[in-house]
Amino acid sequence: MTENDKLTEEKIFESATEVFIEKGMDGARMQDIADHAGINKALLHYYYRTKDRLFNAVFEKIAGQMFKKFAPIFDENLSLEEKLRFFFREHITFMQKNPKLPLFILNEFHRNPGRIRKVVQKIDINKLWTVLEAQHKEELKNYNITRETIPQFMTTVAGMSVFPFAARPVIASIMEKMGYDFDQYIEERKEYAPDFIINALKKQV
Amino acid sequence: MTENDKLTEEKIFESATEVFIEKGMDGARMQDIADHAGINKALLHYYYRTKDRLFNAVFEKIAGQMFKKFAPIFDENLSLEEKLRFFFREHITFMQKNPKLPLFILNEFHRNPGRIRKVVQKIDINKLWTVLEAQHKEELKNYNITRETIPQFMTTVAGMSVFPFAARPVIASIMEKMGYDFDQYIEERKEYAPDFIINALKKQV
DNA sequence: GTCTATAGAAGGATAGAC
DNA sequence: GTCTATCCTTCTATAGAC
Repeated sequence: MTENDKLTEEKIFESATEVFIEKGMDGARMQDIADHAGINKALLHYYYRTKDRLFNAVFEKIAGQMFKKFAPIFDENLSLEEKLRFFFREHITFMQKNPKLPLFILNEFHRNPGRIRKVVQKIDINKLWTVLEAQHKEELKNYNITRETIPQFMTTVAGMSVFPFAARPVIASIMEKMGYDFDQYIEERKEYAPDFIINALKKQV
Repeated sequence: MTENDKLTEEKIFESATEVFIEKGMDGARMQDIADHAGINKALLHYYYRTKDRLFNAVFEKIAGQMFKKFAPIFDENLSLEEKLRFFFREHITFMQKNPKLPLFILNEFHRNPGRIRKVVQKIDINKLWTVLEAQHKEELKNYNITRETIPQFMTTVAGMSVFPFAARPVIASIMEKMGYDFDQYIEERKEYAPDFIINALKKQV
């Protein structure tokens, strides 16, 4: 019974996740989710009361997953270069398995900016710069990274990883026309991105 | 009369543009658009028959504007470095005036991949590499750009320009918490991005 | 060309039986 | 806990008067 409940609830949650990611909050239909889960519409309301609550449950989990991928960077005992390589490998691999998450998250953040606080609050952002400064004091001398350009640097890193997936439909379409393969392009990006960034940051001697 | 018609039609079109960009196709309501234009709902249908047609009209114009910004690059008689600087200055300035376009476009492309063909077809993509190769044959010898890495290079350029706007809600929220100003960050990016890329591409001698 | 009124369909939510 | 049936609101779209 309780075993069965869990199964139904999870089935609903998983179906909702898929449908919401594909169609977004506004485009998703409760009927779609019910069909997808192989159950009745009324059951959705039994477990989650409203569409809004169901969506929130889904969104918080997903957004959490996405941002967690940024965290280990600060705990690993690696050099700056190794951290960059580690990040792109892990983050891009995660998105290969969940290619539609980036656009979904960016989109729903835009639709409902209130959601951002919840997620951002959980991350100790100030730790970011502190750790960078403390753990890599010596290394930073060789790179063009300063307190002033941290936002530029961080968004460049994030963008090089996320943008190809957020813009996948366009990029894949253009590449197809030019004879490139999107999946291979993504695979290569795990190396290209950190190489590119490290090159850009190195101070010319 | 004909003068007035034009005005009404344009007013509808502009209102629709604003509402669609803000809420997306699924989230937008014909009533919102009518209210925004200060007219009656029925008039929308008189001019555009259906919500779908109205949306398509809006989308095609907007997507066109966005991609046009990439075109002049190939006609200008500039060095590769100058083209990069030119692109980031123009493209980012355009998005400063239309900060919500990028996410809107990426999103609707994802929802309706069929739209992509229409836009992509208009661009002579093969010309891209041909021009690059022809106009900058000598310069390319000094850069890490090959036929194989063109996709990596192009998407990196596009991403450095577009991503900050697509992810604006998150980025702005994080920056606020850290004491940075988003608008200033964007302004600085017009210089930072081309500097960064040129540095990354230069072959170490 | 512009309005009011309304048809008609769709979707979220609930009542009630099992 | 799960289903069927149904309510009620919302939204697109049209009919018809001015």
